[in-house]
Amino acid sequence: MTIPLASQQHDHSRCIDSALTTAQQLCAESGVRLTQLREQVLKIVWQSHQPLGAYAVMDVLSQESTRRVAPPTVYRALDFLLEQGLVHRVNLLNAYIGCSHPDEPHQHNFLICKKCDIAVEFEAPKMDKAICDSAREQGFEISSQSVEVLGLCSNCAGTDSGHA
Amino acid sequence: MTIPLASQQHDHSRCIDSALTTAQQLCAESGVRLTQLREQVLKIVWQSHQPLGAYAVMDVLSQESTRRVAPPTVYRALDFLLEQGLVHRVNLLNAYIGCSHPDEPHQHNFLICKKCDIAVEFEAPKMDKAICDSAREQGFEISSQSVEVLGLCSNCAGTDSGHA
DNA sequence: ACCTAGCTGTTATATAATAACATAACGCAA
DNA sequence: TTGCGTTATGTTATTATATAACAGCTAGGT
Repeated sequence: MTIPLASQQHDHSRCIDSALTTAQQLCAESGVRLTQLREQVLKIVWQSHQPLGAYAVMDVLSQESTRRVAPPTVYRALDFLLEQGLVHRVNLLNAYIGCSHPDEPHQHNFLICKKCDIAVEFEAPKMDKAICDSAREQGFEISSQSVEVLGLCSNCAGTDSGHA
Repeated sequence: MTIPLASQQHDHSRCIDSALTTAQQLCAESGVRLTQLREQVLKIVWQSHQPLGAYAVMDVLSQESTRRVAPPTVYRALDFLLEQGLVHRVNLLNAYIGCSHPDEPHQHNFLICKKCDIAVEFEAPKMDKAICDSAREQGFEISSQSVEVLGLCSNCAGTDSGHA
């Protein structure tokens, strides 16, 4: 069994730093502008391994900026980050989370703990293949997929009170 | 290749009738009440193979009822139907769709066409197994899963204009 | 310096969902 | 059949999520 980093005690500032550095590189390569605002939003989203709602991002942004921030500001930044593959939108929660490996193409697959709210990206080639096969079988042409699994992470499953 | 019924020309009134009959049976077996309102909502959700938003359901309901219908009325009926497994909620769209086989236990797996909006449930045992394996590998205890694949159905993939 | 494209600000509103409380209907038992 | 408790529905208000439409700003190229 391999416990994901996100569920362990770890120096999270490294996660943030790494995410920002990678984002800067990728944006430079793609010739798109990672503006101050966008970087700030990315940093906020990365404050934890728990998906954050757009309005929560907005609140943090408001606090950091002293000036009032309106929804479109946040959504535009999030849309940009989504397009660049730097964040994911967790549909199950209407919330946003930093992408763990934006530098390599991959799917949208998450294990979401309903107790501690941590969401972990995972890879499963066999699963991807099974999805592709099923789709092809029906003549369906995939453009994106999203696997969201709700349950209890290894930390929370161990403890007795397995309720949200 | 097997094109799903939902994507073919078909007598849709049969889908509706069948869904209602099955729902009545299942509710009778479970000892829960499929009231007139709940049945009406189920019927509305089944009007097409496209997921329908709660407010769209509400609008139809309002028109059918002459009296004004408020959100909680719709959401309560939908919640009931969700609990009974008679409808699914498509997270990707915040929308609701009738369940194709509420009589047998199954996962939440959909192929969603971004052009014609039709959503088709699919089964893929290998996929389910791969998800279980991945979860177990990380010590994650699954309580529910949702696979939502966006793309083009066989009808729409054929046509040139593959955009929404 | 000017122009343009893209980014951000601002106001208003659409869409999705729930809280809290009031009323109605149903089903059982005395 | 009357009364009572449970469940379902009605009603009002509010919270959460997201977008439309337009105004103004700013960075970079010429």
